[in-house]
Amino acid sequence: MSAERRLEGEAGSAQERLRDHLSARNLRLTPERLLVLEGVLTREGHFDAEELLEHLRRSNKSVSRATVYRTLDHLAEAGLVKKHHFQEGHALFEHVHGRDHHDHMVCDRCGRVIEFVNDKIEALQEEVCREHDFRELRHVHQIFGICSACQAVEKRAPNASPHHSGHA
Amino acid sequence: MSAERRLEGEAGSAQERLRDHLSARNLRLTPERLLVLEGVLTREGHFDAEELLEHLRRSNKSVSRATVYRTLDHLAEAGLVKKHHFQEGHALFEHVHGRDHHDHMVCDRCGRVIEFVNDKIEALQEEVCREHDFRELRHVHQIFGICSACQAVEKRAPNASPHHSGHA
DNA sequence: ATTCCTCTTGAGACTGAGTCTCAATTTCAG
DNA sequence: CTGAAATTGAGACTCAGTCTCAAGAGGAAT
Repeated sequence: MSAERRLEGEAGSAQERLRDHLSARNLRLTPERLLVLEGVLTREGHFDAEELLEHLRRSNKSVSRATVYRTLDHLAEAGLVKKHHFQEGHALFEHVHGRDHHDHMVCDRCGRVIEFVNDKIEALQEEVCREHDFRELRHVHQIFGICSACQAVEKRAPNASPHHSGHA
Repeated sequence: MSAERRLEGEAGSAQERLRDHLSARNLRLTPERLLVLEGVLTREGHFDAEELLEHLRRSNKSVSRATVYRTLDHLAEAGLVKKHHFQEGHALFEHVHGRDHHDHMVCDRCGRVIEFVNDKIEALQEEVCREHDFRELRHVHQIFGICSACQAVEKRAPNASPHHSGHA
């Protein structure tokens, strides 16, 4: 129940934020855009646009592919979601409204995404920017490799990677 | 002349390294793969696959698109090049053979790429991986923002950014 | 309510990077 | 020289994402 209420609260202020963002650009908060926002807020973790589209269709809240993509871009501009390019040819989104900043480790085998925060790294990063008189607007810090679960699998079956399709 | 010799030297050992990588997998160091390697080593900075393909065609060292892509992947696996996904739908490569590891700051205004290294960040990163029992294979650390030159320009002409096409 | 202007939508055509297929060719080992 | 295995290139294909454009709202002014 408290999770529900929290979600409602988030949805409320996320909606406000989206409305503000749109109206500042003479754009409208339409029913379709609200459906997309709602869909986004109920996703957990990282999801892609097609997955969201499919989810909306299954929930009888169908919105066209074009609208989903367009709205996701608005949401990203409004700072409600982040768009990641972990693998090539496949953007992943996560909603970040009301969430703290974090970076990512991504497993090359299974695609699992692990979030991490390290204040010292953040601080050093700022230092690097100061040294170069560079004004940071955002950063991407991703570590790619093999997660512990996949390492375990490899140990069990040493002639590994049935799906080692040789990319990234 | 010394630059030339250096390049030859690099090319030599890069070739060795590629041969080793390939032969360890029962693959062959073919003339086509050598052409791609040569093309890669003579590129400066960051380039994409199509650019390399075009360059090879113009130099009468034509190699098929498929071979270029396939070979770039081999080179990446052999640790001779790095594949970046700065923007979506567009991989960029840089050759890293004989170069030290570095990360990037990218100016949103002028596209300038500044390389940086920070050992403390690297160490902390390793620590994060250890904490999560994650085996790092590579990482991406990019800081996006405004370089000092562009900050100066902005100060002079405050109603800035003619090409602010609003994506990542 | 009506009008008008602008924004929005959806269907589907389109794009472009990258991959796959497969027959023909090359390479290497014996 | 021969056969097995790897390699190549042409072009078909895939797939995420974008674009187009006609039809459908929203809402401000009348």
